[in-house]
Amino acid sequence: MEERTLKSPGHCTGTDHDYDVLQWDTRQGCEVRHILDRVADKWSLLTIAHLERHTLRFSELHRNIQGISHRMLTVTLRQLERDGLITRTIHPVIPPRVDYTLTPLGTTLHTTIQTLVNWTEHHQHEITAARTAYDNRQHNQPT
Amino acid sequence: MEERTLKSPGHCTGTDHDYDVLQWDTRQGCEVRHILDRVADKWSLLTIAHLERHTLRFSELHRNIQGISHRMLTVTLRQLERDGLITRTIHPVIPPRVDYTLTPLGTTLHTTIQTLVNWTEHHQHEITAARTAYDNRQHNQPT
DNA sequence: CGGAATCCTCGCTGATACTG
DNA sequence: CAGTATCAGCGAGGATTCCG
Repeated sequence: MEERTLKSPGHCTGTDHDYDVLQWDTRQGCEVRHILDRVADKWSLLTIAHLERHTLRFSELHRNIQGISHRMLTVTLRQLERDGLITRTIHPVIPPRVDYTLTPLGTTLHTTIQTLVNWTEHHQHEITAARTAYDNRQHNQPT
Repeated sequence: MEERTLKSPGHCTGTDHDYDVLQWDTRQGCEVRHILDRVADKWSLLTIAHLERHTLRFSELHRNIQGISHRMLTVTLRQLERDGLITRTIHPVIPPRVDYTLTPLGTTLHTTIQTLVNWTEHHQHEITAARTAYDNRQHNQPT
């Protein structure tokens, strides 16, 4: 049973929406963690991006999101589908055809993500600079 | 040399801020990926949250972010420091004392993250519902 | 073509022990 | 107290193969 793969590894019983990042060690805010994990996942993000305004079939996604393995595309699509972020439409034809679309929810997520992307775009140079500075500092005591 | 741990596993030469999530397989937008990785990391996020408006020393963070190992706290702090998100201040006293603070950049990141957290908070029920629905659907053809 | 199951690697992380 | 280094265990993810 691969079913387990989709499920969260732990607890997360809390249905309260009493978010407090400071207590992620408890089960509060646990949802946030998982959403974040989904969103921050390379393939999830890429998939959502590609489905933005498009309906694509498995093979098209596989072709477009180059670098993704057959397996990971399947897994990713499953996760996103389970979370209600994308819709999976099976066309009962003989060469099987399955279409994937972003749900309204998925679209809003994409929009939200954009905020983070914008932040990054806006500050990438600062970060790059910080890294360079840090690295140079470290390189002073090698060997 | 543990130094490698901090560095990115791959390329990321692009300094252009021409973000196109659709081509993360190239080096464009690669930065976004890394920021996202940092941000989505359980401990990074927790650390940033705890440093929000506070200056804390290593032991305090270790105490507060309960569940984090000595090692991971060190690693996390290093990464965040390298990216210029936190500041590390060493007090040359005999029982060593090191303080960590969020940099202005780190603060803005924290704010941005909040957007995502808000989205999650706002849609968690939809997601939970979607998951439940999905899971029930699957449970119908067991064995 | 879309997907599921199996195998196998390898990077992340925690535990532990040692410096300054 | 703060930090580094080493080792071991676990699990995510890639490749491959078979099914519908």
